[in-house]
Amino acid sequence: MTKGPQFQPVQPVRAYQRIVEQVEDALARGDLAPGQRLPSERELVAQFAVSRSTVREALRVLESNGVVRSRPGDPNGPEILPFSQSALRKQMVRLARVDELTLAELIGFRMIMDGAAIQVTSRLRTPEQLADIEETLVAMRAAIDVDFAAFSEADLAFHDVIAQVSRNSLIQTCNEVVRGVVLSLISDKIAHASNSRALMLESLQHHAEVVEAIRAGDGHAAARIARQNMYDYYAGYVPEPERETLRALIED
Amino acid sequence: MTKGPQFQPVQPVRAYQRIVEQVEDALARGDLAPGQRLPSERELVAQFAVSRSTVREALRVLESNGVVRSRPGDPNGPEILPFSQSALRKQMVRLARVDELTLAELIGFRMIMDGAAIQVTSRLRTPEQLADIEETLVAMRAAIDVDFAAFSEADLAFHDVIAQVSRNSLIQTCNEVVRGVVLSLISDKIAHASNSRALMLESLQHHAEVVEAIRAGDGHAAARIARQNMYDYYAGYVPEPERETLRALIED
DNA sequence: CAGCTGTGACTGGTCTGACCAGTGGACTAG
DNA sequence: CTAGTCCACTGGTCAGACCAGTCACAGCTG
Repeated sequence: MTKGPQFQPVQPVRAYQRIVEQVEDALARGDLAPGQRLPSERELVAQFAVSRSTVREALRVLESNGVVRSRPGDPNGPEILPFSQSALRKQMVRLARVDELTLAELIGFRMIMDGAAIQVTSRLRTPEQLADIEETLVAMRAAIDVDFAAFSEADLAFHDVIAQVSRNSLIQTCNEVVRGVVLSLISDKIAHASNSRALMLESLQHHAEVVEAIRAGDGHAAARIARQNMYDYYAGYVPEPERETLRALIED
Repeated sequence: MTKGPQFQPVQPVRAYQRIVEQVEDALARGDLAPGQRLPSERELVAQFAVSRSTVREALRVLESNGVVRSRPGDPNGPEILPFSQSALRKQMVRLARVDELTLAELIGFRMIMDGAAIQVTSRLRTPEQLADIEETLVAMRAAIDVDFAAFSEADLAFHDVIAQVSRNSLIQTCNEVVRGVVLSLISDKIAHASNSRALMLESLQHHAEVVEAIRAGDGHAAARIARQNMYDYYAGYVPEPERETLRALIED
């Protein structure tokens, strides 16, 4: 077996791709910053020396990736967007929807993420942040008397604050995405359950316990309680064989 | 203040967007599966009753999202791709490149994911799976004598087996993606470090410790060791102020 | 002078129709 | 039955056109 040069398979590079690359590179280099504007499509046609179709295909890709936004009639041209994690979120939702994730996997993931976020929070939180967290708890209590949607929103706020204090936006994004997917799978069952109010009260109690552990600064305990609570809350919807993997996440 | 109906701001829906939605919905419903083909562009023009430009813009978006792939001349039409985390990774790399994600966030995420996967693994692993894990450890040891790329690949295999045993493909995917991003950020520094071999040996030692804890079945200890090791391995690349959040992840 | 209004030069969204270089299956010659 | 040729059709790109919407500004009104 002769060892020749390592040739790579080469696929044709489309013109619109090179436009996308140029824009992304300019953005990475800092030549382009959020808030700035791209030239109009017709101007880009001249600069890139391609047809408008090609420019537009490139813009559609950039737009789909959350890099720019085009608005019809805007004389300033397409806008460079601030980097958000919306695109990342989109991919994760797609992953969750298409790649047939089981409920157990999603809930296990949440147990991990939320537990870790709470652990970090209980160690790094300032008194002000603790107050913020307790405030969301109050909001949750109040929302019980409205409806499940309101309660769910307050619950989201709670976990958002936690994730924010943990200073890790990746945790925040993942948590948010997975939470959304989980809810879309079972929120109906909860909202229409006859004991919906009881479930909300139970959840509230669980959150209060977590906050108590956070206040005490015991990260290990806070994480354990959070995972245990989430298990108690969701395990009923998970088929028995798969619960094992969730139980393995609960500290002894 | 009168309480009228809650009107939402409405923005125009572009034709190409509705095509994207239709395809993605069909995919989510299962009407379209990976490996299947989309009709040709000209056929889609007829089905959607729009122009080819519009169809093509939709295809570019789908292609950019990793949903389909078009090849010129292919009489079978665009191919529906199996989901891969490549699109997810692309988004993460983009976020990381513009410092929307700090290295600390990425490494913290890895510490969480990997720790959890190892915890589950140490509790659920069968003897055969333990053997598999130990086998990857042997491969890592052997790869040290090749080069850093080989070692990195063997390391990937190790964490892959772990994630697989943990029976959570979400962990697996996230781990893989984040690992890739982290490596793309600092692998150069490691590969070209004068003590590259020493770093690999240290990493190997760390992995061996983890495997030992897995063999003992002590999930808590295994997770703690894994996080500690990852901290030791990467913390040097993280600015001091941000290390605090990583330390908060290490059990006391 | 301030404020409103109408206008027109733009914008992006879509369409039509055309050409080209490739691909791959069918068809033919051996 | 195989090997080679060929052509219908693919996606990639281009040029030019029309439309509805937006925004800046000139000009009118008070």
